[in-house]
Amino acid sequence: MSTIKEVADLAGVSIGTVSHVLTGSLPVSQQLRAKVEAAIRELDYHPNHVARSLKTSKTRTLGIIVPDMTIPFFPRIIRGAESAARRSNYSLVAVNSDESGARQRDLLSLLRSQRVEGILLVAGAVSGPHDQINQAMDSGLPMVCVDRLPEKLEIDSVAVENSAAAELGVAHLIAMGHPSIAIVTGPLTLRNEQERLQGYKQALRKAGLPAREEWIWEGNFHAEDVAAICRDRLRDSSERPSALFATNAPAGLGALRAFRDCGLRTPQDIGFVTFDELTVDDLFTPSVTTIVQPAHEIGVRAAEILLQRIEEGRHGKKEPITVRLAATLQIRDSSRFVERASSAR
Amino acid sequence: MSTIKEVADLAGVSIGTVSHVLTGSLPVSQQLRAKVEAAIRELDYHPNHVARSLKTSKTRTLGIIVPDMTIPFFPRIIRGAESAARRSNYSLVAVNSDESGARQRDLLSLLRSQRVEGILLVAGAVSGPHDQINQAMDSGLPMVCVDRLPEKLEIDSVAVENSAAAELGVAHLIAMGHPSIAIVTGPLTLRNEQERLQGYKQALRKAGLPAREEWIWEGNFHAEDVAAICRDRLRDSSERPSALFATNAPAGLGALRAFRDCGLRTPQDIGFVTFDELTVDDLFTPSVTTIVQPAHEIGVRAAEILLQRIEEGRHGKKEPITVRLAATLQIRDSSRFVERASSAR
DNA sequence: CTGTTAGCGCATTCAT
DNA sequence: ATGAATGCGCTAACAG
Repeated sequence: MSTIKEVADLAGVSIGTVSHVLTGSLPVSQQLRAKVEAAIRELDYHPNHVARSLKTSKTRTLGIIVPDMTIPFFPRIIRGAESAARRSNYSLVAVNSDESGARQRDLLSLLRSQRVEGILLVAGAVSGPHDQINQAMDSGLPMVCVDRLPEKLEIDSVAVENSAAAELGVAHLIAMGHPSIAIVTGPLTLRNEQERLQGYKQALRKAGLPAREEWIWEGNFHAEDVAAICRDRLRDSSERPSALFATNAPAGLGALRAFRDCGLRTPQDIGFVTFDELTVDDLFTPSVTTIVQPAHEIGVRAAEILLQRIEEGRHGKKEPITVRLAATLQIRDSSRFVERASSAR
Repeated sequence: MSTIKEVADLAGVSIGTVSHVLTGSLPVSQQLRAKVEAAIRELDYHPNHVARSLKTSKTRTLGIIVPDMTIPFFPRIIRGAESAARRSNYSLVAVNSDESGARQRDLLSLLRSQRVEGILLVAGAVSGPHDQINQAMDSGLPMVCVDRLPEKLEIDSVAVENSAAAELGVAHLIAMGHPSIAIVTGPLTLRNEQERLQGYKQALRKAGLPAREEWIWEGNFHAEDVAAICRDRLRDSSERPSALFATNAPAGLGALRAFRDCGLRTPQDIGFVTFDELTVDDLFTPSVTTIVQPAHEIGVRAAEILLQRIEEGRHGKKEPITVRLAATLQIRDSSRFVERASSAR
């Protein structure tokens, strides 16, 4: 790899001049500029960002930690954040925490060592104290929580309006005449999942329906586990709800697998609405009614807030910025109205 | 952010000693080590990788360029590469080229400026000369092509055994009694797609079936475009093939949408096999027979080769390493045997 | 074992 | 408008 010095030598100028044409920090005459540019091409010179960063103590890099980017929701967030970052000439490095608290700690530490200028965090499904997060914040590193919101943490955040979104889905099922609606969730240690559960209860309350404890099924983010839970609960036809609401994509997948395994058809045997799109929901037969989150937009907004905080520097640190975006309900077949023998109400 | 000097001062030792406990390059007495570690914790010190990299001219970072990580196939590759990298204490930065040649050039350039030590490249669907790639290689930067293989380029590569995989799928359709099988591909400028087409032809040839030009439908990587193409071709029932083979995930999605729009059911009206899993193929009703690529493994192997090349340094550069992994056929409903009125054979 | 020091490549004063 | 010199934080070579 050639250095700025080699470029300067080849162009017959000083390294200062090369630096000026590179960064545009000072005007350079047409003549020298042309020579320098020729030398750069000749040598296939690529400015060393490492050295530049050391000098300027700016890396123009953002980090984003997601639990697992093979879950389709996260890449969409990442791409949103990436494009917002690129607009401001930043790059984005994305890493996976595997839902592991330890790994998340290591990654936070790694990103700090790499001197990213800000971090977008989709927190893993861990509870407990957020020492690591607080430390990072205390050090003045801007950080924005995305989607998953750690409890009791004064921090900027961008997420969907969870409660309202869940309410939307459940109200729809109620409107379709379902008298008994169960909910299958992810880990209730996560605030999102709690809020979605709240939305579910809210919808029932508004409709004057009882919220029965035995219809709240706490699951996790593993489709197979959720499938097992649902199979277990759905087996007994006498105590089966008329519809099921899933609060996240893996849970939704698990529920669908359970339906298949139990020989249940939607919407005839059981109504179904799920959070998060599976990217191909429209192709399922029957197609799946889904609460669609604006994932790309979430990424964009989060990155924009982060960049704003970076620009502000250490002064602007007043109130946390809290953005809540609306989800939309994509109504498809799985929640269609079906004439029912009047069930227990 | 505190520096090594502050740690040294607080611990009452020299900065050299701190460096030694950090890197383990030289032994340090229990006493001083303890003091240093205390100071590190006290200051929440995070070694500056930027400075370290500048000094050692090693970033311990790999880059991977994919066309679009919202396509489920790519995150799986990335995670494979990430875990292989991590085993060797490297980090991985993943970026999207959007299938754009210009963007791919910029990213290659950016990664070089960031001094990544090696690059995994899933080339965009661009033809033309590979100046940029060659330049990077010439500069001594190790590079491994993944999945998409640029033509006429002597370079390490990891991909699936495309021809054999396609042959597997088509032979299966033939075995299920399909007399007339169409194929819908991505851009045939890509070697993969060509090879898959070859496999299709090979399977027909071995079965003594004719390869008819009008049953080779060249598409692209946009599901909607492919859907339009398929709708167009499938409309006329007299000239409709008895089965369709799709060579990539977006094409497969497009085909499924076209089936839906044309009111065709699989496997009764048309047999169907597609390349790449959609992550939820098993949930479709009917479920979709799929050629499953070992995406994670592809990522792992590619990263391992890259790391090996990095270790070799500039000497080892002999033959390109070419890894071709086998795909497997996941037989599901969409290709099930169906009694047919004998069609034109 | 521990301390001192040179220099990685660059942006940026400060002179000129 | 251009060039010379300084130092960002760290590792590694060397001296003690």
